[in-house]
Amino acid sequence: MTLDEQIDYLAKGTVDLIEKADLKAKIARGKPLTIKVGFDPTAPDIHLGHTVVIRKMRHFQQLGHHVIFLIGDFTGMIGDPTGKKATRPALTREEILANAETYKRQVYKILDPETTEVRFNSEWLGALGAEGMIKLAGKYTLARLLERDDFRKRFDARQPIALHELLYPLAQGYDSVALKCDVEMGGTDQLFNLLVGRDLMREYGLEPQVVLTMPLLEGLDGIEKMSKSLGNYIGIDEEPAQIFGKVMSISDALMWKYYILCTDLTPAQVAELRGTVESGAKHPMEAKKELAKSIIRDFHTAESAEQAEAEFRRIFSDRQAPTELEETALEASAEPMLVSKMITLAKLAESNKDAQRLIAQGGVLVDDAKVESPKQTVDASSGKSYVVKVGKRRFAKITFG
RNA sequence: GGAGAGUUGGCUGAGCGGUCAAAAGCAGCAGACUGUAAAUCUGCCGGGCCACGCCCUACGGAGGUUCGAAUCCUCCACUCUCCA
Repeated sequence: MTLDEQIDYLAKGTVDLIEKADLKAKIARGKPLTIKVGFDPTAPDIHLGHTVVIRKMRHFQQLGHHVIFLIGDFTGMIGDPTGKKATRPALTREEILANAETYKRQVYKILDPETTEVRFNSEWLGALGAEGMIKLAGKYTLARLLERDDFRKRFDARQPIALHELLYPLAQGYDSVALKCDVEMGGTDQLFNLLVGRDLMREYGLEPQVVLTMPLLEGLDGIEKMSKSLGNYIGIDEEPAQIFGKVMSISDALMWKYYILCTDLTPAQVAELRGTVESGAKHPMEAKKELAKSIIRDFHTAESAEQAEAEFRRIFSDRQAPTELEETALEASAEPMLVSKMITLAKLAESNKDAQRLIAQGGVLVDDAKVESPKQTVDASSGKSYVVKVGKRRFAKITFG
């Protein structure tokens, strides 16, 4: 690839690239660049949203650059102060290392293990000490920190902002100083933090890093960004069937964004596919199924992608029970058991009340027959077995014994 | 340091001393419609009990006043605002 082709490849899909000319100059020197991306040590479940940036990391690797997968164990140890959610307990050394292993196992589905370096920022932030931290804090001002939209909004809304939260961007920026990064990447929400890194590097007499941001991927709801806490995510460790179902549940409009950010198709290829769907030549559902399979292939195998599609067709198009039912064993009783009680015990409903509601609303089927009355019972003697369906996607084979 | 405002169910946010398990919106769940789409419509949305009624637990925490408190009083914790 020529220099310009490399730049185009790396710039593909980015939102911000500051400065493109700087990146070009750095690459032109012919030495491998150091690319840093930071990750939170507390959330080792990588989801599709993370893969957008990770995919870009791979692009750098493909061009021979040095990628650092930085685990923010120091910043993570401080804990997240926002909200009244239970104060996050500080992670122990063991937990952090365990999480790091989990991370590796997952990201190496995308990244090349040979050329990926995993680092922890406690290495240099821990060594900084109170004195170093104060010196670091001396290099930035409150006014500049309040430029950050996130802080600004909370400040204006009179929400609390703890002091150490202000130190977050500084600590992150110091990572770049310590590693002498050439490039730092993140989601668009990271733009401010990444730019602080640029400023701090100048303060420390280093060449400022190039900042590159990728779009945030919306979650399954199509509104909020994908995140674990919102529960609108697709984890790359999830079962193929799960991934398939989740992809199918996104709106048609959102599908195209997923195509751009979560597949290796070029923008031109995506546009072409979109054209065939909009002209009516291809059913949107088919395009979505292909997307789902493509995503599964990245994290599992081609065969499992095909199986997931077949299973999906069976359960939702043909409305049959899955081929592999979850088996639940319940204690037998001589007395007949209320259906509501049975599905509560089998954890198919959250509570007895919930179970009764589900039955009243016609959402419970026992052996393919709708349960009509809340007083309906089943024979609970030993050896009896029932296939139970609750709602659209909760199934179990319940056996008394 | 001083003065004031506030803390309600997953979130936002109403709540007159009794009729409040607590308005409304969002989220969630179920049903209808579908391509399990999305959108829309309908219902549900603390828990227990083979109950269409009864009981238990809930409105930051702990006490108190009252026949009765989310609503009044006291103390504590936390948050915000203004002044210094």
